[in-house]
Amino acid sequence: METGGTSSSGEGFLSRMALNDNKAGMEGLDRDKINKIIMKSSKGSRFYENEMKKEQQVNQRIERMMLQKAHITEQQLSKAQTQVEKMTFDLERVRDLSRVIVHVDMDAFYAAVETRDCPDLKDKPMAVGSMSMLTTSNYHARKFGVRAAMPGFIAKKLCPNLVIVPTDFDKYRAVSTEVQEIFADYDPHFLPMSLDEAYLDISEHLEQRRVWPEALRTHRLRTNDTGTEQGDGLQETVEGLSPVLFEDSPSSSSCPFLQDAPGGGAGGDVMVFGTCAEEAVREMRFRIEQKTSLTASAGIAPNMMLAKVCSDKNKPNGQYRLPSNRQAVMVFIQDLPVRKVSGIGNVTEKMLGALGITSCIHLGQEMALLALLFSETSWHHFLDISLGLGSTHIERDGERKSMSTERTFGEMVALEEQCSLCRQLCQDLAQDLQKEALKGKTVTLKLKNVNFEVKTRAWTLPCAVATSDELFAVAKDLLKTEIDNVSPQPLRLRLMGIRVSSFVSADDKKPQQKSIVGFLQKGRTQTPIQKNPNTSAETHFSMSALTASDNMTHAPTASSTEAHVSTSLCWSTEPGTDSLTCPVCFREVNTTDLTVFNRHVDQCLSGVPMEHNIHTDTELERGSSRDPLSRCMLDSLGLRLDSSAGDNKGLLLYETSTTNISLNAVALNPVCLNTCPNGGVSIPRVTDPNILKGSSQSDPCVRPLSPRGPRPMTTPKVESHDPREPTLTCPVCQVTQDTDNLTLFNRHVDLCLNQEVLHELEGLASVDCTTHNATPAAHKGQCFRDVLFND
DNA sequence: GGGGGAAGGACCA
DNA sequence: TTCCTGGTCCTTCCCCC
Repeated sequence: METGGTSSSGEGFLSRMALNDNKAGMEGLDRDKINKIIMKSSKGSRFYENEMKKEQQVNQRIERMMLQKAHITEQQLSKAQTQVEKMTFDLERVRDLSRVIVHVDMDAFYAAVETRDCPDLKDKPMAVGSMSMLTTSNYHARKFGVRAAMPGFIAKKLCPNLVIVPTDFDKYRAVSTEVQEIFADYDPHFLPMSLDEAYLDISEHLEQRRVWPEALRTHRLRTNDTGTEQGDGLQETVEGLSPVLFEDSPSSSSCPFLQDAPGGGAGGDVMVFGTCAEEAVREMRFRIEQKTSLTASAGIAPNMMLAKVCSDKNKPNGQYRLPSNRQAVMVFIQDLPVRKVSGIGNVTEKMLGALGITSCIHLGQEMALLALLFSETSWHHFLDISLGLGSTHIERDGERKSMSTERTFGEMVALEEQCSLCRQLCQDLAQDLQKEALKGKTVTLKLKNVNFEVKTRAWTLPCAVATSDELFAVAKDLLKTEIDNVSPQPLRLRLMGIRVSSFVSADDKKPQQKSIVGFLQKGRTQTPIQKNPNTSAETHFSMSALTASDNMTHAPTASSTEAHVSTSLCWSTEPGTDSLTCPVCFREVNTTDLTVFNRHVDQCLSGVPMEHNIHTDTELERGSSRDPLSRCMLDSLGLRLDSSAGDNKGLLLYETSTTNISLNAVALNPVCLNTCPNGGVSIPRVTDPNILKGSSQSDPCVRPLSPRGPRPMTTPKVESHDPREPTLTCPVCQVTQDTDNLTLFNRHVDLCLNQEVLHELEGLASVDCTTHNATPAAHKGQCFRDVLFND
């Protein structure tokens, strides 16, 4: 490929941005002309600058590799050669040529569907996508250098008459389903790679097909308009079926099936196909065309790697069979450019190119060198390619590894917007996870800034999560950390994404769901809450547990730690009890069935709305809801007790030491723990142990909830006032207070601000920083961060 | 030193 | 004026056991 090399022209030409004509229908283009237009359109853009940076990184990688190569001794090389030979021998011994693997690829799929549905597009250069990005182009457009993965605005410069049609995935999915129904007739275990591509192992089908009567291999033609059989002018009718995407299809300009179908295929209104692999595949493609009016190309080979290459050989609307014998495979591989092999992309091609390796035969020749320069995984892959080996076993339904959603947008700077987008993405992802009943332990935030630099930040929880709130609890912290990192500059984003991975399997789910006691108590035996009042008194909400996960080796932010609590909670039980007490509402649930009980706990947790007022009836009832201590603490935090509420709507978490009791965290919504505004309150220890109800007073593992320490006071204090003025006006609520006592007044401001904080936590609305001295915008941002993330 | 997590990147359709 | 999305796998680095 000419794209190899670094800066090939005096204009600072970027090879990675040059036309990639490694696609059917793009042979013999005026690359120089096309590349000039691409460069002119791109140069100077942020995208271009970033590509340049990436290109430099690749070049540095190549330089390091070449340096490494220069130090390789003859002895090392010969040792590696021995290793390669042994490996080759082993691989040859188990080479499997028995399977017949087919790779089917629909031709210019999205474009073909659109052309079929809008015949006006037939003779026009068209592409599917948007001005930002094209997903595919038809063959007329490819002649101008327009291809998939090219931004529409550049495509328009290459081909001003290009028609860009927006994508309609529902439509493509429907067509894909039709096609896949046909695949299933040849291999019920076929492997779809995308909407337009699949691998099939037709070995079994061919076995059966050998003895099939002709009737089973006979297919009727249908007319284009009515879908009924037609009896005259077979050629004419079929010609009318295909969308005209290809002027010079390798197979035929009209219908390949009529020309060379054995058995006198064109016998009127039916087509008869033979029993061999080529015939079976031809039949499959014929049926696809009859059913969808779209064409497909196919490759037939002894393994998946070769089948994939073969399907590209006679594209579009063609097929190619590679005979199942070693010699044929080796001849085929010899001149195959490495870039044609799936898995070798732009970077690998360039690195190999630097070593003088451009085709697969070179791979084999330089294998000892490659074994010394590349990782084991890489050179084993190269060795496979050089021997024409690939997977002969089509594995379907492999376990999904991750699920994600991401969105690209125009520059986004506002924290409010970023936060609300983050929440939206979490909601979307939670829905997707729910559809597949998946829960994962790792949540990853992906950010791309306006300079196209991509960052990913991941956090792994001890238990799997799936709900929107759980995801958001983690994601917002990761986002917060990134915002802090660039502060006081804003994060200028163009993409945000959320991914969940490390899924727990069905078997893993049970042990994952530790009892709340087991979860909250580090290193202790799980203790179920039972009906027995003596044992129920053992309930612990140990602060230590909030940071106690053994798995937590890193703790980037306080709230990441809090997110540990956002995992699904469940309870354990012991034989012999007939009811269990819910750790959230503290009501007895008349069941010993853990599934039923845990559903109750889940509902208790998930049904809790974010509220200003903490309804603490049960929690404090059990501990000290009527107790002056808790009232005092809550008052100090500006939280109101609402004892009229029947349900427990909040969770207070105490931290204790030998001298103090601190209320550090409040879970307005228990899946979203928050450190208390202003860092919580701390008071001297009281002697009544009931207040803390079994909290881990002597637990040596007690640690502050937040590794960053308590939240600093952000309340604006009024330092002085005009003594002639008997009143003061609160800077938060703007209400005049009937006092001139500064202590009392500041207490009011505290309370007021805490209400504001809670309000912000709920509604993500902006804060009116009327009390700050700096510019409103700057303080709004700062205040908003404080509010959102309890900084 | 091995295992596992985090971060980044290559590659694919 | 404008360069996607969703997924897998691999590599490198780092920490912990």
